[in-house]
Order: sequence, then C-alpha cells, then structure tokens
Amino acid sequence: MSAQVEEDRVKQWESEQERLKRLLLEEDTDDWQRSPDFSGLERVGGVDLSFIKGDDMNACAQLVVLSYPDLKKVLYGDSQMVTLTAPYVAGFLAFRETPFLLQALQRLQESQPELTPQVVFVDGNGLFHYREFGLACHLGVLSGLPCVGVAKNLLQVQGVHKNEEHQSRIAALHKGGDSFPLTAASGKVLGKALRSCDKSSKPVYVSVGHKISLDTAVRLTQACCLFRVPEPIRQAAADQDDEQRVEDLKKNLFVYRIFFNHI
DNA sequence: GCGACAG
DNA sequence: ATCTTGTCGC
Repeated sequence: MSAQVEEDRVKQWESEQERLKRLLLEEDTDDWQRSPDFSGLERVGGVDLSFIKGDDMNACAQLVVLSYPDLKKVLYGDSQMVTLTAPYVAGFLAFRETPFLLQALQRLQESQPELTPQVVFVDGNGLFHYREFGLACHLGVLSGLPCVGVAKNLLQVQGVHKNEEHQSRIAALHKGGDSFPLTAASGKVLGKALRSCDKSSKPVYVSVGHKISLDTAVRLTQACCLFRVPEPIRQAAADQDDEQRVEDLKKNLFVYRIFFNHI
C-alpha cells in the first residue's frame, strides 16, 4: 500500500476522531458513580483482544462482565476469533480494535441485555492521548456506555514524559490507591498514574473514556484491582484455557506424588 | 543516527 | 500485542 494512501487514511482517521470527540462526556452521568462505595453498581465489564505469536491479523476478542463488588462471579463471557483489517498505528488503535469490541457488546445486547455492564474497562488510553480521544473514548462514544481507559505503559504525549521527575513520582506511590496527575502542557489533567494495589510498584495509567469523571475512574479502578490490572480486563485478556491449564497442573502434581510414593 | 511507538 | 527462563519471595 502506498505511502500516500496511508497518509490519506490517517487524515481521515484524525477527522473521525475529531467528529466523535464532540459527543464525549467527561463527567459522571450515573448515580452509582457519585456514591462513596459505588452502591448501585453491580456489573463491571472488561474487553480485550489477544493475539498469538507470529500473527497480527487474527485475534481473540473477549468481553467479560463481572459481579461488583466481589468481582468473583462471571455474569457473562463472550469469546470470538476475528480477523483484523486495519494496521496498528500509534494514536489510532481504536480503528483497529473497536469494531470487534463493539460487536461483542452488541451480541450481549441482543442475547442478554439485562447483563449489560454499567461500566467497561478498556485496555488502552482514553483522554490520555495525542488528540485526547483514545480507544476508551472511541468505544465509549460508539457504545454509549461509561468507559475507563487503563494503559499498562506510559504514552509520552502532550508534554508528559517518563523522565527522572516522572520516575521519582512513581517511586513516591507507596500504597494501593496512591496516584499523581498526568498534566498536559496546556495544563489540563489528562489522566492519572495509579498504584493499583499494594503489591505492584509499577503503576497503571488511568484516563476518562466516556460518561465518567477522572476521579471516579481512578477510584473505581482501584476498587476493581485484585492485582495490577483491573480484574475485568485481566479476565478478558486471559486465555479461555487458563482454568483448564491450572487443573492440568494440579492433576500432574497429583500423579507425580503418587508416582514417588509408589517407588 | 537515535528515540518513540496505548495494543 | 507476543516472545522465554529463570529467579526472587512468601
């Protein structure tokens, strides 16, 4: 594909982001979001695409809805192999992934609308983005659902750098829930670096996707973290066979012990 | 040439 | 995104 065609496509993507950005809501829109303990919140969703080694075309799109606040019951799960058409271009991740995440949400709407999540965690940035319209915003606006963006790596945009200053602020995050703002050159706070649990010193980067405020997004993210990555995303990112794999390991250990006992 | 580049 | 092994700690 020619450089000119790719350039034109990026231009079109930029204007599409600009168009959708006008529909973005950066504030809390639901009652449960204002509650100190999120009372009224019962279903939290997570979406993710996972790939296998040498193949960047085929992926597994997953949507998981967990019970809140326990995060223990999988109320809904959807897993679908998909073939991606758009390439990965930094700043335009949404054009590669959103169609398949939306399809998963649509399948849920058609089959079990009562299980629709009240908020969706997205792996990737929301407002913390080159043009303040990352994947979590894109999916939020197109689905109409509140979304929270959670990135595992810092995107260096709008004057935010991972320099000495940044590293020292990370070192100052001592316990789960500690955070510091990611402030753009313009002065706008685009997101927050959050130590999501006590046991992980590496923060996650939280930003507004849609229909939620940054403070609520950060507070909710911490409430949904059993480990570094929010549980809904962690489970949407997990192989379907993971549980089976754990069972196999236990079985092998059992066989192993019997073997030695008999010798 | 070097560094950046969510997933 | 995914890769691969060990290694450290509870």
